[in-house]
Amino acid sequence: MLLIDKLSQKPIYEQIIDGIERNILLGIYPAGSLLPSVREQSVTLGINPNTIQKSYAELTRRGIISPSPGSGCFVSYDARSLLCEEARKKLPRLSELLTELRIAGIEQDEILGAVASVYTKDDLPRPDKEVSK
Amino acid sequence: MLLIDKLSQKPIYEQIIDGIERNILLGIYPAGSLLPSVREQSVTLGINPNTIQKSYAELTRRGIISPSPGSGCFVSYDARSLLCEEARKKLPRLSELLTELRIAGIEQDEILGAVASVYTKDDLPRPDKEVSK
DNA sequence: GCAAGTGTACTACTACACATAGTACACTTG
DNA sequence: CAAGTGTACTATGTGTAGTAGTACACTTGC
Repeated sequence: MLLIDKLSQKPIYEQIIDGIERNILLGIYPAGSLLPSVREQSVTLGINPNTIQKSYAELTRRGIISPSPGSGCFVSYDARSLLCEEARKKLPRLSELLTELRIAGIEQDEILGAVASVYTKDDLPRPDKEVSK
Repeated sequence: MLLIDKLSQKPIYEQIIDGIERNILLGIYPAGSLLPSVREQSVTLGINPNTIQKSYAELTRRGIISPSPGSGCFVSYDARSLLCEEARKKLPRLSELLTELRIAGIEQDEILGAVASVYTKDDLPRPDKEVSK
């Protein structure tokens, strides 16, 4: 079950993509597993089927999931490596944000504290087991 | 002179706001100084006057600049403190981004390297002098 | 005083993204 | 064969971004 905030500035279809990606990385949707169908998600989340379909189409285009007409959408076996690769491309944005914070006078120690805080949390499920079909 | 990328996904009026804020923080636009007029910016940047005006109106609303009809727009004397305050509100977004990167398997050391890299650069003008009118 | 330049406030229009609504078709499963 | 699946298509409504043009009040400088 994904959490969708209809009042967010972020488009619903992007929230759905982010939620599925996160669940894949956390192992909640293991490689090879079957995603809820477009129509099922539509009912569960109370969102128009076309919006769900847009999310699934984008994930399909990027190779994260593989549709099988008649059966449903399966999580690709290389979904996690694709997602890790994409995450790495966000590093420049991290640098931009850090530069902005530095110019505004925020000290390095405060940044290091935030980093330590995130990397100290251990409430993340550890998804190290691969799931075979 | 601001740099505007018309092909960016970021709205032009936001790019103008960001550029002016950055120049204020860097001391290029000191407190009390006069900004280029709406019409002048329009010609310089090749952008519609209404787009410039939208940026100036937003900066005025936030107290960053103070318009003086007939004279122009002046940088507020507490502009820098306002901007620093606003930058501090971006720290939660830093945590979100870091969480995303961690889930994707990026190690803490790599993050710390990026932080050090940004905070080591010394090509930033140091705007410690106040400019009196 | 007056012209020029300034900020500001409108209206109107185009273009695009987001989301919804409804329909239709091909495919696979049981 | 029926049900469920992904997919494609058109249409509509809403909101934002940007452009275009006009108008008004104010200040500055001659």
